[in-house]
Amino acid sequence: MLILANNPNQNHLLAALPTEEFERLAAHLELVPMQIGKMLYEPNEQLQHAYFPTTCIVSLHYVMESGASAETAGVGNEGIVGVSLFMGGNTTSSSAVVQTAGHAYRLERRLLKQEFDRAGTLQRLLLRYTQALMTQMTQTSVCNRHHSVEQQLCRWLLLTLDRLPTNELIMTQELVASMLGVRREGITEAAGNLQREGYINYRRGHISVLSRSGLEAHTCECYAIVKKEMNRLLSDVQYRQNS
Amino acid sequence: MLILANNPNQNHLLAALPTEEFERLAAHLELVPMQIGKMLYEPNEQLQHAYFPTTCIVSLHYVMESGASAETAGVGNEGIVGVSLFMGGNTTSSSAVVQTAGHAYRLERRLLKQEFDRAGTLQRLLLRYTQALMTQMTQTSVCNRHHSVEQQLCRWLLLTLDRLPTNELIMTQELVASMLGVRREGITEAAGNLQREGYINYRRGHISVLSRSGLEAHTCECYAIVKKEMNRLLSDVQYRQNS
DNA sequence: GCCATTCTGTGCGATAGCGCACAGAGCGCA
DNA sequence: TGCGCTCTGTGCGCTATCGCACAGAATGGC
Repeated sequence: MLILANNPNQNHLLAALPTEEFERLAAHLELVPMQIGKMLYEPNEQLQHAYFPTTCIVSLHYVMESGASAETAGVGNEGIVGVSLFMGGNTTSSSAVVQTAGHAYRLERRLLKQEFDRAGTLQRLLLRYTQALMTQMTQTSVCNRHHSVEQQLCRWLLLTLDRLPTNELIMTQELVASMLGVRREGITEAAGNLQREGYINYRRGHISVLSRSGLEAHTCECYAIVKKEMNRLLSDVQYRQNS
Repeated sequence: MLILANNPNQNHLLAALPTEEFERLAAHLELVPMQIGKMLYEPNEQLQHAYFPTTCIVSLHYVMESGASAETAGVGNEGIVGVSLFMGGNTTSSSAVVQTAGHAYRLERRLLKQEFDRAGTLQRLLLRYTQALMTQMTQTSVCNRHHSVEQQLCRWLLLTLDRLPTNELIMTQELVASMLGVRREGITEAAGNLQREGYINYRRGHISVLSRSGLEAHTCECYAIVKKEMNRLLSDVQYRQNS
């Protein structure tokens, strides 16, 4: 069995570029290791690079004056971190932090903007992806308002799992709590319930999902909406042959 | 004193277009009255028009299976309703409803897309505006998670007020509650407190703001963040002389 | 000017989630 | 192998918000 080396095509957006566009960017894509907790940008800080995750997951979240925080969306190999670079704002009020360690390819801001302005496939993909991101934000917002911690945990686990090759997350309950913006004890309780039901299994810093369907049955509608929109918006993507 | 007739320049985005771009669109802009409660589009419905509000306010909100709902962002004369038309998705999972009666100019979807694809000022404005919209969504999400009903009410009143020429909202508590996704009684209580403090005054279906600064002092940081980002992203806009 | 309708005020018990405190367990490192 | 740190489990009182029920007030239409 072949262990795949790092490859830009592990990122869906890059993989969907036509050869010509891809080759213009390829030489400038820089593979970077993403350690957990690394902050890609702070609020109102001029971004220097966009990141195309391959094996890592990045959390877009907002930290309040009080120190409390909440995730508004996650980005994995389906997307890009740094949409404000091509949307025109260059900065955002939220920050981006690595939630699951792995790798990403980064691209200098000027080059991204340049290629975006050619109004080719990359532009089309990035705009569609941004809309999918807005759907995620919408659902996070609604979910925060109306759903229980347990439902939100299920949603979050499923979304995270969809971005990973394994069924195991390296993640403490404390960290999950800060993503969802709830108490750590709330996660202990909710995770305990899910474990008792046999849907997950966890130990110190590791969460394994045993039954996706169990989680799907326990979560709210929000997960399905996000998933569906993500598929719809990025489904007509043609992948290059990457032989 | 002159009563201003309806005019596309009352919408900031339209007012910021250079003459050439504006004139290409002007003939196709259709003034439409917007009655309160009118649904501009339902979830997953193909949008036919984009709307540029002049005197109305439109609420983007999500209605859940249970019937519960929550606003994720509002759009007034600073923006456009229907960003998914140029972002590429054409539909969204949320709906758009008129929250304050007034007028808007609408533009056929094909024409909007056409002008957007010219990659001129309109494109730049729309993308920046969309980023501001994302900031609104982010703050709504965080606010839902961490702030009290009273703080959220203050935020919502201020944001709404900023889009109106008067200091009076035509709005029942029931309606405000459905925007914030809370109980009507919660609004009664919060509004009662604000009235007792002398910041607002209300009667059946009308809310007058007496002291902006009072509300600003009672609201959370979310209001200022949204306001600041909106200004930043749309501040370098040059308005045409509209003589 | 009256009536029906809609909106607002209030009270009540129920409950989800919070904040804090502390105990115990697991893991990594020496 | 053992120590110490970090993570997880649990208990307890507190608060904000919910859900429901109903009364009273305001308004618009006739």
